[in-house]
Amino acid sequence: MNTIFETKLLVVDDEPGIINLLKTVLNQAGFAQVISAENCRMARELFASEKPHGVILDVMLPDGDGFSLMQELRQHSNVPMLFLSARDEDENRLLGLGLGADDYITKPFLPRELVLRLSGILRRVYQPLQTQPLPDECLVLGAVTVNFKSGIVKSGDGEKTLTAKEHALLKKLWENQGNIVTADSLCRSAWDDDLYGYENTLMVHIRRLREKIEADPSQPQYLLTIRGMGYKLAKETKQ
Amino acid sequence: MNTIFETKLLVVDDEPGIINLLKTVLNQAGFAQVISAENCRMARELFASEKPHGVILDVMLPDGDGFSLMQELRQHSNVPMLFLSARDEDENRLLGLGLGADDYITKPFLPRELVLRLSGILRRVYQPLQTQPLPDECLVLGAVTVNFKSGIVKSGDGEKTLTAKEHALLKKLWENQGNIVTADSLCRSAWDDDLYGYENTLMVHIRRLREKIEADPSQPQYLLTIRGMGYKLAKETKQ
DNA sequence: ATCAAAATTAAGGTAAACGTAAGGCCGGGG
DNA sequence: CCCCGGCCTTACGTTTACCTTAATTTTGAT
Repeated sequence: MNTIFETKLLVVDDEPGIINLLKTVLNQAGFAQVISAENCRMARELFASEKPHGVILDVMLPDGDGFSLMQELRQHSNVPMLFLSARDEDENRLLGLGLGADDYITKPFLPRELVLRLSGILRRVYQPLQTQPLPDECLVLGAVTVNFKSGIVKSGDGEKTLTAKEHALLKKLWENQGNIVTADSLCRSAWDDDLYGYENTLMVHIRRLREKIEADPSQPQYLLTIRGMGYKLAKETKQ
Repeated sequence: MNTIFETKLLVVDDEPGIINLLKTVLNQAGFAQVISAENCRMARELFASEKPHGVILDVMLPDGDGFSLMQELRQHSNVPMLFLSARDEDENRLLGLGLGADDYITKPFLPRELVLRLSGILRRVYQPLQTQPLPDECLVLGAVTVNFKSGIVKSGDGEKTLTAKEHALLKKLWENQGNIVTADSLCRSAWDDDLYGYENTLMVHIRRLREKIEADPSQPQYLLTIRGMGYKLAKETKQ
């Protein structure tokens, strides 16, 4: 996921160290704004005035406990809330989750894990299930796949990018997959003028294409030469 | 929360004891249908045919690992998935969550906690949050985040503001992230008239954009040139 | 009217992609 | 068996699409 939400998060904890750690970690991860409260009273006020998109709260607070606070906030809002606590007894976790917490993380915690868990929850809450983009249609040739939209050829040993000519030629072949395409036809789809001297130029480009899509360019499995006729992109053999 | 969804859940685990325990627990909790698979192959088949509303899977499976399976299923579906594992090493949790798991629960687990966590996730997924103002969607490129609404680019060393043209260009690229966008198409989305002299003007704006979003504008990591075709905003590489 | 910020124009530089040529291979027909 | 034509392969020279910087013009705010 490349896109995230620029969220305003309320952190409720009375340890300045934790507050600072969270601010650093969340800012680094791209969560823009972190506001903090060190007790229940401040948390209530900030929650009402700032309307944060999520809350992270400690279970033990100087003027009350996090459980009651969560219960109270939950009555007014359905935003993601998660507990951060040094107490990892079973009953506490069950109580916290039972009150509607989205997670219950025990201290000490891995900063990266907190970020992953939090962004997972935020994604679920703010990015509905339907909006997933459809994957691009790809050409699959054994162990390599070609994405024409991105121009990327993926294989076991990395990614390569197609050049303009390679892209045009392979696309033409793909559109006629399984059928023979004459050299002349290929040339007309990759070059706009009727320049001669093609014969060899085309071969060089075919060779370069083979270097990107074939395991062994000298023993082509997919981009085949049909002597005296042209080239053919073989269809995938069923399993 | 009193409401629960009548869901169809797929459990993937090779220990019959766990399967039975989960079936009992989940049925008791009101999750209507639990189907089970004991290996990756069965899981794939059942996932495709039954289209479950959620998946619980073990990390260690007889014919493969749960991580790969999750990665594969995630490409086709966005339903809730969570790991169940006897291995609670930090790296495994991070890996699992990084692959898009909604939770990572370690064995032995409290049945009630599993139910609470699962129903929390299902609630988030199938009961979207209507009443909350949505936070701004942001583009994340490594250490840099771009908020299109505010036009602000944040990085480690401060904030920069996008100009109108930069904003238009980056937005177009963002909308086609991962795909090649032709220079012509970019120009049409940033300029309304058919003015000529584009070629170079565009390049200068691309350069300025790179100065704001790239660590080293001369060695772009994200805003890439595809020679002879156009430009491409690379998708974040999933480590 | 004035000034700063943004957009555009211009011009020299560079390397990736392309084209060219030349020698080699290989199968088919004589 | 040999020869020939079609295709392969490699290296190398060239082109041109793109980069970069800086100067100039336009825009817009005050």
